[in-house]
Amino acid sequence: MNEKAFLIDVDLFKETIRLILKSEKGRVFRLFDKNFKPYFYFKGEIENLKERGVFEKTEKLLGFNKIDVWKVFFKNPQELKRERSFFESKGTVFEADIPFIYRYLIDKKLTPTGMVEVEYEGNEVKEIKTIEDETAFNPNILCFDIETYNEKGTSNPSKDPCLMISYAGRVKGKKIEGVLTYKNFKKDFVTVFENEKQMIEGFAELLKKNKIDIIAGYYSDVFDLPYLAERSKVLGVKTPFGRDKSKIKLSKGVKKTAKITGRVHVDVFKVISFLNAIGSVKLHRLTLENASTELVGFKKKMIIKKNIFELWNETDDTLVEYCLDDSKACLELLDFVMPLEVELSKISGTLLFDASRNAASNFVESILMRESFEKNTLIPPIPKDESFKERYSNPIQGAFVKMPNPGIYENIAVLDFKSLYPSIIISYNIDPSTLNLECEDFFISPQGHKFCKTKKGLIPTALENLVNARNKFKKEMKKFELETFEYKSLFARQWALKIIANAVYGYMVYPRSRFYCRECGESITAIARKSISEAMSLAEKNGFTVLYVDTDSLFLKFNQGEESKVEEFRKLVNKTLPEKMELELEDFYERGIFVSKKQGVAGAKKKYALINKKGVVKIRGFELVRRDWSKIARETQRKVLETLLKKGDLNEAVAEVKRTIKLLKEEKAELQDLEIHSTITKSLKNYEVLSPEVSAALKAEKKGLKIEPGSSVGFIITKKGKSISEKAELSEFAKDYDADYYINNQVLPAVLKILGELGIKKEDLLNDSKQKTFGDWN
DNA sequence: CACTGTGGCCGTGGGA
DNA sequence: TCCCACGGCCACTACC
Repeated sequence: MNEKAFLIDVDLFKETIRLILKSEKGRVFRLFDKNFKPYFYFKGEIENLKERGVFEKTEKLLGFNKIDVWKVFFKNPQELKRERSFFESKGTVFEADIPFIYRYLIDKKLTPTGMVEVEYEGNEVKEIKTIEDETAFNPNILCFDIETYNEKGTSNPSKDPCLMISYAGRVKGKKIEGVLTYKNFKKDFVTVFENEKQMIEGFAELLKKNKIDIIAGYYSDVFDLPYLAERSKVLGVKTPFGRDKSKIKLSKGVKKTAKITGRVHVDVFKVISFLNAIGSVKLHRLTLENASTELVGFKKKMIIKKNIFELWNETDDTLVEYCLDDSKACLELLDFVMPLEVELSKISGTLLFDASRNAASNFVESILMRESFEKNTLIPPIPKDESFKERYSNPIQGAFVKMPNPGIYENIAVLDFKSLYPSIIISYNIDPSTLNLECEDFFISPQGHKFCKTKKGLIPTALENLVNARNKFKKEMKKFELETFEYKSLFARQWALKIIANAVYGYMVYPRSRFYCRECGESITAIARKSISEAMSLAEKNGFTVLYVDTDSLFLKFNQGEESKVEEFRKLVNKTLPEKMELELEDFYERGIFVSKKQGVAGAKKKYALINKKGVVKIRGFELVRRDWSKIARETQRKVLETLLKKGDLNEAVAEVKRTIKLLKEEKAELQDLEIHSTITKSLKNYEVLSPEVSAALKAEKKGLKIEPGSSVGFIITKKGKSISEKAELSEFAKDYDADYYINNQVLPAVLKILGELGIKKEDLLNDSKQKTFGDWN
């Protein structure tokens, strides 16, 4: 049989490679590749080699040097692992630390979610190869969400039932959605089962009936699937979630994941937090509510979560509607990230399950491993603990930063070096293998490291491929309208390529990297520092005030109406740079606030806020969004920042703070705005220190409330007591509040983080007498 | 291996 | 006994 199909997933079944494939017509089938055996390379001599396994003599490259090695095959991954240390004692072992599934994907040049042509007999693969095909991967997808009984605060899966399971997805392009439960809700999207057990079985049947390829949830690695797994165990649910007879597989350890055999489980929360961490999206909070409103404009129904058990006991439909909305929100977000994840998976050759949980460095690693295989070069090992520690404790000198003079400024131009580190790596051929290589022509970095110019390194080659591919897609993308399928898929491709290209430098200096190169990293940052400092001097020579410089960005103050001079300056800088390097205009800003964090030992932190001509605000560094701060402190800080940005008026910002202080003093503040949230992580008696939240919780227990480890408490600092802990009471028991505490320990520290740097003193804010005016900052 | 960072508050111990 | 400095504890997310 010969067939074209999408490669959905690869896993191990009894030590054999198993492929999950989906034909163009939608038939899902499994194949095994029994002929593929694990191996490593070995340089050295051993007596009675033949008894140790199957050997092949072969030639590989170590950097640019050819070496003869043995390729040693094993029956299965376990045997390889067992034999490894023996071989290590007799010589050098290479590529023994590559996971078997990835060994397979690399050697067969397969890209997950891509199209393959496979020849097979029965369920055995004879031959398989990737083929170029533009047919879109169109999996059956389903997002789900569960609600659980939470009378005790937090739900405990061994006791508290799962109340309902909602789903929203697309099967063969058609929308499906609904809620499974076992209480008689009358909504037409609800399916009512006899009991919880049958509901969970019903959900498993739903996955099967709809042939779900991708199942997604929000925080489902940590909450929903582990919860369902535990409930299934407690209730004796037999129906499998997987495409074989298997149950949900939970990984142990710190990074929790949940696997369902034959389907790809995506935890959308993990994807969103990854995008937020690398700066691709900018979210203050990563709640499903915030992410869906901010990223896809979906406003979901809201309830107070701790009241879920009460809503369950009521008769109206609030809870089922809420539950369904969570799945719909998850689906919107999945649609937003899925094209990107598919591309990341394809480009890097990582399984979609892994791609959606990877850090950026994992993508780079995978690409460099594939590039090594392509070039017949040996893949470097994951570093041993000692070398990790050595690398870790010996960090390289970082970027150039010129701290700003704190203040409010007008007319700010922000200029960035386009992809600074990637362009340096490519321009100067920076790579562990070109470093100190015997070579005719070389480049010497400011640090004195020599890089060969004539023999192209593995990393610059791979990186240039990424950059070129991205430029091509970006160009092509412009031919299509914004909402078209073509535009969206090209956008996702270039986005994925950008993410990976930007992570290459980080991977070279990441202590656990296979391709770690200290000299390379040092040289890259040194060249970057040189480029940005030269641009800075040139800016000063051209009459601009350089407000702030960080890594690859310049913040210049220009004269009102002289935007064109900035443009002239930019062109001037670009003339001095190598071809691949370029200074770009990020934006012109009407006003900006800079706050210099104290010039401590460990690197200064970016702290600024800008507003452009369209009124779009860009804030970096001083957001106070932690929930262990009261709302009144957060809100006042936000208002101060907004007033400063929009009006540029320090006096008005001060007046804003004074209004809040007055409100607090007159005891007119709402208690809910004063609530501080915190989590009780362990049993109350195990605390060594009586912190405010613990003290409040203990008092509440005396009044008969039970506070279990893991529950979140809201407390208020009241008048009664001496220390802050004594004054703390859970919100439900608080009758008044300590105005001094909220003024001195909440509002003032929050606003002084900004105003303090602009010369405002605590006394200026506390003083209610006639306001003195504060100077103009320009 | 890893919340490898930051900052508030408690609790202790020394000095006045 | 009070005050202050300092060391150390603890939480910070997100799901219900």
